[in-house]
Amino acid sequence: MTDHQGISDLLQERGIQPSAQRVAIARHVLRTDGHPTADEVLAQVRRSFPMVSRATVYNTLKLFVAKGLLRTCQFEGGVTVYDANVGRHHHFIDAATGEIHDVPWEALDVRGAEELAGFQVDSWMVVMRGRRRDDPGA
Amino acid sequence: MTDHQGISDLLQERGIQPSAQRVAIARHVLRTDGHPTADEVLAQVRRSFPMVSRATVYNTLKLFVAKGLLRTCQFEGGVTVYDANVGRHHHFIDAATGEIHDVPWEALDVRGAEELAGFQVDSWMVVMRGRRRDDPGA
DNA sequence: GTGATAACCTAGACTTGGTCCAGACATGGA
DNA sequence: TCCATGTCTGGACCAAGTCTAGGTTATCAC
Ligand SMILES: [Mn+2]
Ligand SMILES: [Mn+2]
Ligand SMILES: [Zn+2]
Ligand SMILES: [Zn+2]
Repeated sequence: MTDHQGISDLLQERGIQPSAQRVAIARHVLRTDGHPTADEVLAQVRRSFPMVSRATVYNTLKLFVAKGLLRTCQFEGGVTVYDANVGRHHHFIDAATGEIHDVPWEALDVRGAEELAGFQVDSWMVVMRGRRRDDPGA
Repeated sequence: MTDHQGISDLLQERGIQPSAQRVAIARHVLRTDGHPTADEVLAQVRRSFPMVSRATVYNTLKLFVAKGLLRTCQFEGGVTVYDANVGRHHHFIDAATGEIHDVPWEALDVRGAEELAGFQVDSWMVVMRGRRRDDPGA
């Protein structure tokens, strides 16, 4: 799924013309479990594809979102981040580093969201803040 | 609490010099249950105080946040909104209008956030998206 | 009251994340 | 091969937010 041919096929399945730029961007943004900003993706992609333009990165990320390969999130700093994890999940934000970590949907139990009076709730997410614990086993 | 004298006293209690500009800003941002942006506050305040500068509004909102009178939130559009409700609560975002509505803390039951493996969770909030239901009683 | 000092405010320049556009380049079908 | 369409590029542009230099206002000592 992360090799050049596999990425190209994946884009085509979603009706996206697999241009060289789009494949290069997809390689960086679809294979990470991080939450990079557009400019971080641009910097990363330029290391192997220096001529790519900023407009193309922004346009391509938008296209991937429209085609369901990515989603966007906004937590703090007024910056949009891209998330390759498009399934339901929650987020933990490390207040010390600003890092965003995914939290599995099953790790939490949210009750009452569906039957909220006055609102038709289509989706929800828990956003947690705190500090990552030093992993004692690592 | 919303008249000029009351606002002035409130600011002084928090160690904030109650200048005319600060009182005018406080009147608009502390008495609403909406979630206005800084530029919305600026526009609103200017109707009764035309000479107030953008820098003063931004600085004053930051000061109010530092003093615990306001909090900031970022949901979408890469814009910071200010929330006079500084207690624990959740948020519902109307996908059609972009409006942000407060949801009382007790309306939802979230379990598992405190004992999340690997993270020390200090706070959390549920962010819901959907549409506001037409209120049939109104 | 007068003057010194600190606090506060203003206008506008600046930064930055993001969009838009006009022209260049690539692709694919007739 | 030619044309139509799709894609990409660089740079101008926009909008939210910050910074700064200088002016105004409040506070306090005398
Ligand atoms: Mn950047
Ligand atoms: Mn911005
Ligand atoms: Zn995520
Ligand atoms: Zn709120």
